[in-house]
Amino acid sequence: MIDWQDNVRELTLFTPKEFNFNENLNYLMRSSIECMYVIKDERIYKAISVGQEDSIIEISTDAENNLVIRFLRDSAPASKLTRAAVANYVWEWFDLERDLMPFYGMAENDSLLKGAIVSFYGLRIMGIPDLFEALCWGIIGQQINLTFAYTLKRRLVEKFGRCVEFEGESYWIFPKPSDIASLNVEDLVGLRMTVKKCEYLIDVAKLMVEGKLTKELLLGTGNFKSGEKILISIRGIGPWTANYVLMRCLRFPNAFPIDDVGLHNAIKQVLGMDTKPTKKEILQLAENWTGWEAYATFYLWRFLY
DNA sequence: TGCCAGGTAAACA
DNA sequence: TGTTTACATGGC
Repeated sequence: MIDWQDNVRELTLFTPKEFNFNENLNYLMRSSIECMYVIKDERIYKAISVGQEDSIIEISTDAENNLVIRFLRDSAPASKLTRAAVANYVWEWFDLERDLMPFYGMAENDSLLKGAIVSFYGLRIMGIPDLFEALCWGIIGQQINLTFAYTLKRRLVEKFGRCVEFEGESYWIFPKPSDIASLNVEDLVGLRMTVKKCEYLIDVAKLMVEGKLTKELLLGTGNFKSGEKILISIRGIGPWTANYVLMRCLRFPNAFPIDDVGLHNAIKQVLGMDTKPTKKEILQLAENWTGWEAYATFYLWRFLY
């Protein structure tokens, strides 16, 4: 349950003890060409669209380590509905609902993770609360390096998303499924991703426009396996993308993108191996992660950037 | 320069 | 069920 205080122009999200804003900022700052938010002086700036209302928010921390959200730009205060939606968005984005104590309890006895939880204490899985954005990011990121993935995302957003200007800075709102569903492959190939990926993005957008793919459907009864099955049945979404989305958007802590090459490289680095681990070796190493595979993966990724 | 990149579908054994 | 290959482009 979201724990927050609404002061109209300013919202406070009360954070758990196992939360370190700077660790999360470090993750958010890993790319200099990220287009979905701006970070300046240890504060996050981002445009969020709720219904017809676009808000530009600033996220910082107070003396008690809580998150403070301020609404910039607007002359009139944001509506009550928007304030609640923004509070929910940020709550989800930082995964503040999660109790990390069991994860830390498990990880301190795990050879791979015990260093990670000391180095990155208070880090949470920074999410992608918007399902369409999460799916696009997953599909775009398949089989290309991360820097190029950020370039492709930026091209997609700048061509089909919406821009909100404020004090000389551009804030981008990710395209909605309806912005992409009516496109043809020819409209997307100019971004320089594979024809297949263009098809996948359009197909996913269509599914969402038709209401056949929603967060509610994937959350189901909280059953991870059913969500995974639904996602994998969609062309262009394999085990990696499905688990990636279940991890970053649906917030299943047991989602496990085991095919992730970044995870492989992180394990190789932490253990000082000469070659990347095999799937079998990873499964052995992950034996005790049950229920926390997503957090284990996310913490290990941090060694790479 | 050549290998690799936060994989997947489709073809084939 | 398991293995191989094309995909497209760019980063380093």
